[in-house]
Amino acid sequence: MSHPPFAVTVDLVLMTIADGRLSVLLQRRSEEPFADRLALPGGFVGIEETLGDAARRIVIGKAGLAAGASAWLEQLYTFGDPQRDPRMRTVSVAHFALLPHAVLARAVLSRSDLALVPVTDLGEPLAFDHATIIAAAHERLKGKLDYSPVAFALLPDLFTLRDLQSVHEAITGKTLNKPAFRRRMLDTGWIERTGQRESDTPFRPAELYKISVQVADGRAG
Amino acid sequence: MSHPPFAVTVDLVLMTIADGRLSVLLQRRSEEPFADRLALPGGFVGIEETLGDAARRIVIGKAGLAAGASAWLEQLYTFGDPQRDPRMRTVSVAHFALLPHAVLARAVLSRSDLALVPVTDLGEPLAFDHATIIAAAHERLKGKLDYSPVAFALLPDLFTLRDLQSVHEAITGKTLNKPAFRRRMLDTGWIERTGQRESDTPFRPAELYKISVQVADGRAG
DNA sequence: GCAAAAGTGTTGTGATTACACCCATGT
DNA sequence: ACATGGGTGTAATCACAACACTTTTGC
Repeated sequence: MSHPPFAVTVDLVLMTIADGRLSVLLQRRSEEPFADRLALPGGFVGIEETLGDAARRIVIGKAGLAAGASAWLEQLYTFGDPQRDPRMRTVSVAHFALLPHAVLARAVLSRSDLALVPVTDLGEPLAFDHATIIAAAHERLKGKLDYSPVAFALLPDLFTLRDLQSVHEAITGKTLNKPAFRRRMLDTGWIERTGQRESDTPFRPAELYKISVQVADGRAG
Repeated sequence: MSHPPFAVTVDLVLMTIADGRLSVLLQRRSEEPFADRLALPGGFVGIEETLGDAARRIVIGKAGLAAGASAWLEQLYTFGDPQRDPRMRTVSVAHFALLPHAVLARAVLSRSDLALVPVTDLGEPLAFDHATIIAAAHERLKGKLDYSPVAFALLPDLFTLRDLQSVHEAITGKTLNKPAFRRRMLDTGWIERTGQRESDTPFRPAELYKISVQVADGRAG
């Protein structure tokens, strides 16, 4: 058993905010094992490919994301239980990715095997250990929310402070105090005023903000 | 390239406090590649073995730890760059483990190829990408220190508050205020008084504390 | 009694929250 | 003018740290 052969895959927890809830992109399987079950998008790692490149390839393929477009992408955890795939010994390096709703909504509309499902209410059993992976991704996201500019990956380039607060509330499941949240965000230095305002509101339009340059530069490409 | 074969290994960042510094157990390699370089202990994952079991096997083998003894063991990150091992395509699931100094000191004395080296001053280039892995382990440990009872794994069953403070200072590299640290620790509920006191001190002996049961139960076996 | 370190009480400061209020816009 | 949500000021609370002090032990 000096070095037994393994298959190495990446699985992706592609998340966004849909209808005010943190949701994950799932794909209905057409083949055994777990035919007809929902599963995370994923694939085998190429023999000359880094783990991160494999993950980016899946994001681009499934989300229809342009190759240069930015998203938050981060390695999550590696799942390697001998029983997790009945076909062969597979080690899956799970990643999580965050995208604005518009990008994933387009992908779901264009392909009938894709669905956006709230992470706290998956609705049915998933294939493999994918429910466990999603729970781990949600935990990690909650943990990073306060000390990392991770939430902005779920918003378009321009957003209001109310939008940002809704994202935080969707991820944590807690309602937040408006003035406190506003000041906390402004104090981080992560966002900048643009002077622009939203339009088509039946009431006073909120100011639009954008991510500060130094924060945007730190995001995964 | 449907599912190319990979070798899957675990590498272990086995850490302890030695001479007041956070240190890592390294092994001098006798074979190519990187012959004569220091490297992390590690090994191939068995075909019927979980990743955690493989990591525990390495800890027991290298640290001479009794199979039932407790240690902190946690998956860290997976390194899979195609160039990281010149022999073959290898994916390494890095783990970090924490042990009391007495355990690792015994291992180092019994085997001439092992060494305990301060993590912030490795002293020489390491094999593979192991210096990167150690840096990641140190970062993770620093990040968990305040919200997780991780530091107790580096101490014997009974310890003084001064011992605990020294551990925190060794990990973070910062000196801490004694009364503030003491109260912060007592407020966490992680530790309990024992009523016992240290002996053989040339001055007033400090009280010995132990980990609360519910915290100890949560530790990895 | 002295030295050395253990352990505690008190105060001050900064961060965060809660609440109340004012402001700007569309109808 | 009014309804609606955007945005701001003020006060209270909490966590944490700094400092000074008292206590206990060995010599």
